[in-house]
Amino acid sequence: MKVNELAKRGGVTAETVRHYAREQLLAPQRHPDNGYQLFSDTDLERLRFIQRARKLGFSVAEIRDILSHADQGDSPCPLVRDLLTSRLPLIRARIAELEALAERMEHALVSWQNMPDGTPDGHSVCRLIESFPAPASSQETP
Amino acid sequence: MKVNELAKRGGVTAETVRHYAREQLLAPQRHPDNGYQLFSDTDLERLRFIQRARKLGFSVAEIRDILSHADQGDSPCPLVRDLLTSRLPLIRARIAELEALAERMEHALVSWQNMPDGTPDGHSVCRLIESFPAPASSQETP
DNA sequence: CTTGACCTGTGGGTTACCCATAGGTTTTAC
DNA sequence: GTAAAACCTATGGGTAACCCACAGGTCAAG
Repeated sequence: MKVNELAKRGGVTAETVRHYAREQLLAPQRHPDNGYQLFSDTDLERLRFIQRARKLGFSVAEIRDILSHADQGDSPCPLVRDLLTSRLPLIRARIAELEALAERMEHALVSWQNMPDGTPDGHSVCRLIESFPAPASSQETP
Repeated sequence: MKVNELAKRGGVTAETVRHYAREQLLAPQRHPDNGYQLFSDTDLERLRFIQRARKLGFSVAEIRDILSHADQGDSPCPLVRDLLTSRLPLIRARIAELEALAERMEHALVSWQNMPDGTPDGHSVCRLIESFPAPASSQETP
């Protein structure tokens, strides 16, 4: 089957299929005449495997590693366990970070309800934002 | 002051300062002889403003808008309120997404505790991952 | 006067794709 | 039989907010 058919059967876009092929997660054969990528049913299974792994938070690079282990006959399962175990605390930390952000945002909105907007005057850009504590030294990601 | 001094006083890296200057959030003067960027105390205040805004989840592009409003004498406060109000539900959604991911990961690890690793055999890459529900696809094999 | 610390701009990398383009191929319709 | 529609290809650029390497200019101190 060609790119579009695999994409439809796998429930992804054709671009995603091409992306996985570029990234070596799929290794389709090539039609000798026109160079089209030809996928097998095994590739479809592989694509569904990739979908499951993505849903468990594995990156494309990690899935490439997992698949190449398997392709060489080695069980990727220990790798899979390790990756998940080490990633979970990072996810938890990210959640905590975002919850702190949401709280800052809510606190801001509440405490701004009684504040006038004010016009910038060279000393103040926006009293709303300026009324908030300055970060000490660290960064944040939204 | 030059890049490094502003960066130290603001608690960010020199690269971040240069980034903000490239992105028009800071508009330093230039030393006529050597082209070095020269920052004033106002730029330091501006940098601290940026830090606060980043901590509230505003993007660099949004902060550029906020600052340019203020630079033109318009109050950016309504914009600021709107941005925060519309972003908050997205953050909440992201948190829910990550919590669902964390739950999938934890569930996976728990249910894998009694599963053997298994060797890949052409039909199975990794039974661990394969034991998980596939994401919805447009069509299953009939 | 030579280190070493600092400055400059440019260009590439990060993630997992999406999109535009230009051009070749296959399928469908008339 | 052919023309249009639909699909294929590779390439390169975009996303967010920086980080890093590099080559080369500038400057304070020993």
